[in-house]
Amino acid sequence: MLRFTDSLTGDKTDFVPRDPGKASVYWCGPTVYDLPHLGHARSTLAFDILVRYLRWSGYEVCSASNITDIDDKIIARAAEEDSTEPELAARFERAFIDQMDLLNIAHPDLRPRATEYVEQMIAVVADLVDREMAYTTDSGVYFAVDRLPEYGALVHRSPEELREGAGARVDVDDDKADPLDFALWKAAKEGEPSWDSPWGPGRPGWHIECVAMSLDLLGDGFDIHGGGDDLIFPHHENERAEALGCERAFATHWVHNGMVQVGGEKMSKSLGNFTTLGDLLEAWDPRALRLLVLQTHYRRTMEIGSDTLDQAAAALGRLDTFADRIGQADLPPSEPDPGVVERFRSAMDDDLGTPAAVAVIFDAVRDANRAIDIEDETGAAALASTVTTLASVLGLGLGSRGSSAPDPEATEIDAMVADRSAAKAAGDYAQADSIREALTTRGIQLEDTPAGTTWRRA
RNA sequence: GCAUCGGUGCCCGAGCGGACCAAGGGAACGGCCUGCAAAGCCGUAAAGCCGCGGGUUCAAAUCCCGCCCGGUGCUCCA
Repeated sequence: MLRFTDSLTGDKTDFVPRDPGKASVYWCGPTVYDLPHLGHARSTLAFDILVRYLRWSGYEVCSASNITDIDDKIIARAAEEDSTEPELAARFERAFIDQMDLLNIAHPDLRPRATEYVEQMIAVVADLVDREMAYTTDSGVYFAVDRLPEYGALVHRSPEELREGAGARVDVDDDKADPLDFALWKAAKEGEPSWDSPWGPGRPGWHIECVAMSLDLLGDGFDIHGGGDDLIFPHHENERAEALGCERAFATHWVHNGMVQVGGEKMSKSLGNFTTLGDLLEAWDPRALRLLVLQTHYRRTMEIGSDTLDQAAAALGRLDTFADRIGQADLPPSEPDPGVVERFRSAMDDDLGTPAAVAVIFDAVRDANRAIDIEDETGAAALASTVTTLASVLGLGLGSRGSSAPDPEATEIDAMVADRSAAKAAGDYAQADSIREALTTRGIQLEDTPAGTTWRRA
């Protein structure tokens, strides 16, 4: 039985989908006003893994994740760069998708943009106004928090407690009846993009888009809503308020991933400052980041730094070496080992226990290597099949650098390897070692096997 | 201040009342294999009284109380 820690209740609860056998998942995507950062990667990886696992478990999944392409930051940034909002948003959306692709993150089934959903947002706002859950002022339309006694359930705070902190970071808008109230619709200011509405020209407030899109695309009472845990308040709390204010069933499971820490100057200095995801992906195999994320539970705050990435890369190297080894071992086709698969499944079923699931894979790797060593082909084949299957469930493709492109220096290296083999056969180890040394300094690692010598880039 | 998540070996990091499992990964050391390596396998580490102090229990890293430390949130940040 699959279960998740639900941010609303704070408990692990069984996943009970609205429609048996199906799963509807929505998670908050980026506001595209800048390059993707490590936090985007972690969060998106977390939900990629969730969706992959749901599918593998047999659920028919519909996933949706938004692109917020209009908001204050986009407007400000476009003005700074003397660009336009659509151009800026399109550029950073492209960067986001490209880098997620590098991370082998599957595209969500639906990727709605906020600007394409203004009409639906206006409908939600109008509904809230009709129900007197919202009121209008000169500066826009606001949600009336005091009309919803449940407000604060997701952050686990009462409205009174929340009021104490309200306004701590931003000036309280005088138009608001209550400091907790938040904008559903913002009246247009000079020079800002705007849309017509029953309340005059303006643009949507922040939280309204996700409500309009998730309910529209996935339907009332959809299954899972997620995002980074920094979104719990105010974003998700307010989304929930809007949906409940319309008396529409919202998400039944709330799943939030923990934040990424980049341990201050230590890493950025020694590594020439990677603060963006792009910098990281230039220096490390994207799969190393995925593995690192997998080795930490999704709810926990994690540190991403050059040392932990190096460790993950080394672990990944072990998996790749293994994949290459089984590729050369010419094993008979085989089904995965049911016992190992079951251990993997129970790890994942328990709130997506990817660290334990990865441990199951590494255990299988060791067992498979041992089986190969003792020439137990049947056992090795089953375990090898298990490893590649389970790794792919987690979105990890294994095998020599994952690259299919032929090495440009292959011919030359092959020739040197052949020379060395000849020298070895002749007993001229000094010559053989000198060739090997030459290759090593070029980053080529040789491996002598009973079947001959192979090489790979270290 | 309030809310919330956490403090486990050299490093990362599982664990959610009870099994000689404190997982798995990285690093280190020893052994096997190898002409020597690499890869792989086997093993080891006075390496932690699982942040500190109490408590509950036949039994606690795991539950409760207090304290210390860190992350995040407290209006637009995944």
